[in-house]
Amino acid sequence: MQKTLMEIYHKMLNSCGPQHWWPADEPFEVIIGAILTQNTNWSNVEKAINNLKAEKLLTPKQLAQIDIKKLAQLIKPAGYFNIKAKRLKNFLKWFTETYEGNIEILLKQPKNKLREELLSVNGIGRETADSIVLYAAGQPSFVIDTYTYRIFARHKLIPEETSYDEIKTFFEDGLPEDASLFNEYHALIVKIGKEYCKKTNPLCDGCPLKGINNFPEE
DNA sequence: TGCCAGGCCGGGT
DNA sequence: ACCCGGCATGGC
Repeated sequence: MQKTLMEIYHKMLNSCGPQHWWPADEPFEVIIGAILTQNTNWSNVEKAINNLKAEKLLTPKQLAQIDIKKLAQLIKPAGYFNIKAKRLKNFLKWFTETYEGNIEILLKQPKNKLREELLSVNGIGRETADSIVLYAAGQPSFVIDTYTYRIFARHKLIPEETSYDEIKTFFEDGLPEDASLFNEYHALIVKIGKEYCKKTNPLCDGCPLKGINNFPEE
């Protein structure tokens, strides 16, 4: 099993090259981006992030203080702007009260504790929490998203009916516990997903994973 | 034009 | 415990 997951990894890496995730300047920006990108195209998130940067608001202190209505307007390009403004505020309130807005202390927490704490914030679910643990804190928590499910289910490497945590365990049990590996693995899955495994395109034309585990069938 | 994008929550069964 | 509607912009 371990061999198979590593084989898939090398196929993707050889075909696509390293992805250099997360596309952000600093850990705090990763956290904000992780919330903004929920069910949203990354190019839209970039516009929202740039709006915040232009106003010099991309700091824990500034974001904790800004009026929520103004925040919503600034992040508008990312979609769901009202609910996401609330989610950002929920995180900032918790982060300020619990860690005094100290990002180093936050990210130094043991990964399981960090994950549980993040999940306690309304608006941060499993994928967002795992993304923060992996890409902001640099700790090995494998991130599952719709592409992960779609690609591996189509290749029948996981059952059609599988929970988030079951897929996460599948990867974490089958790979060495290495944050750099988890980082690149998930980024490559997203790259392959966008390129070859969209919802409405089951053909796999040109996909480097075509043919693993007899998919697609002729 | 309609569908999709790096989810998550809350209410109803 | 599941299931489903709501949230919303921008790109192709």
